[in-house]
Amino acid sequence: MPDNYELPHFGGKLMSTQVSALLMKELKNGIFSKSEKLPSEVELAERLGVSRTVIRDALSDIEREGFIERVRGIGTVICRDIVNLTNRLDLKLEYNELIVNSGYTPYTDNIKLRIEYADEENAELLNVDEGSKLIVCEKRVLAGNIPCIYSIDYLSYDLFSGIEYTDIDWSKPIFDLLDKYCGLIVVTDIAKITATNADEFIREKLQVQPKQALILLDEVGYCKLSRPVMRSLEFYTDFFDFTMLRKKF
Amino acid sequence: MPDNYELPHFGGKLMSTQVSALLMKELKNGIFSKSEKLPSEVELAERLGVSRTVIRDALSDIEREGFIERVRGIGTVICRDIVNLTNRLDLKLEYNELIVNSGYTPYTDNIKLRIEYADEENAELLNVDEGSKLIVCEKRVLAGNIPCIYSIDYLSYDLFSGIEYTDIDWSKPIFDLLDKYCGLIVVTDIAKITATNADEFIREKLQVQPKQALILLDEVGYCKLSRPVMRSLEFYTDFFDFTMLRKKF
DNA sequence: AAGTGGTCTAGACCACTTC
DNA sequence: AAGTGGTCTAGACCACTTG
Repeated sequence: MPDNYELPHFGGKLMSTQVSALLMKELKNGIFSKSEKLPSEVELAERLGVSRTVIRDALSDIEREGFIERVRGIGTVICRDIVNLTNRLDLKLEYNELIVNSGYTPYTDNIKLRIEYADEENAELLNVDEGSKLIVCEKRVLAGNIPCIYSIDYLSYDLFSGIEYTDIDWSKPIFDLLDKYCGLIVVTDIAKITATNADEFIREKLQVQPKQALILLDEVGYCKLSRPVMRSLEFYTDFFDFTMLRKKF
Repeated sequence: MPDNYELPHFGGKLMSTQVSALLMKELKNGIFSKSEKLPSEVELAERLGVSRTVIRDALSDIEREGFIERVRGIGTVICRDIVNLTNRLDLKLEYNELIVNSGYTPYTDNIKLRIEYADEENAELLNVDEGSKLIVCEKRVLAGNIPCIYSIDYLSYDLFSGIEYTDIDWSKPIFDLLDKYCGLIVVTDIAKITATNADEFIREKLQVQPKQALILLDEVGYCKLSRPVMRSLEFYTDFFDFTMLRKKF
């Protein structure tokens, strides 16, 4: 790292956030892209003109996502295999991002919109009364012209009070719609993963080969304060490589 | 929390680790098992006689695993839905634990042990030379009398130098064997998840119903310093509920 | 205004690795 | 002995929520 390395500017954001973003950038493509270790915490602190605490907070963020490993007496070691991973199922929540990352353009078609009334399972998962109104949106997602996901979203009708739900463009990612129309940001997601052969309708829509099985993600999305706001069933073909980092802490 | 609450003892372990273990215990079954929030950081620090930093470190660990959420101006909110989850695929690496958690006794049978020579894929994944000797161990794992996993482990023969590998009891979890015979502790694991119908042999061993699909975890286990030491292919029936917490940070 | 968690500083000591 | 990351202290100020 050059002696004169400095933080670009202080645009109101947290220093530790800036530092971790900077370090990640340099890890992936920049001055540390060929390194085995990062400079010491004390050195980084001096170079960037912040306290060691700021550096440590930044490194903790990066470590939590698995990109570095900190070893006492040795230093901050870069985990190349992990930095180079794409499509981390444990980090990304949104499939359009995955499609773009894979070099394709995401499309949505076969949209089916309807009202249902919450059964016991959905009522409990979404924390609404049994029998209350739900908006159900089914759709097919394609990467370029390759069908890769069939998704069924369940949302409480009450979230969209004051908006005519049929006016909404449901081809957009559900996370974006919840944000735009309800001011709700999904930050956490409990996903149950199973393997399935699905029914004929879905297999046909996804053009699944006879012997091929599908991944089913049964997800509940939560906003801040553990508030469940959506459930979605997503059937994935083998188009994606779902990778997951599991760590003992 | 009672006024006289104190840390049980200081057995040489880190204070923040003790504090987080204590808090997790109280969250699950203890005095916070019915609470919506934890006491404030300052209060916890005073009650437990440590600095706020120690408390914050402990809370960070618990937050990273999704069990609490910290909200400025409000406090430390408990995520009940997450505390109550079992079988978190993103936290547990070892299936015997999952089986025990589900209330069954794990058994292993149909063990097949052999030597193979590394193909290109395994050579790259395990960071060994192509053609080098690998120990391959296939086995079936049961929960009680229910077959639920078929696993194929690949390990470099060189790891077991000085030990006759045929003398080892391969029914034990591979993590335990690596620890006991090689002094290697697997701390990280990159897992690729796919759905499969598997071949007839495996389907028969797992007594899979005709329409049922299987989850295949293709894992590479790493020790400290990004050292790959094992690859394993694990076929799971739907015996397990694989749950995963995904978080935006 | 009071209380909460979030960030940052400055400094200390410890455990571990390397030379 | 020197350098690394790990932990802990004490104190400060900030941003946000609640009464």
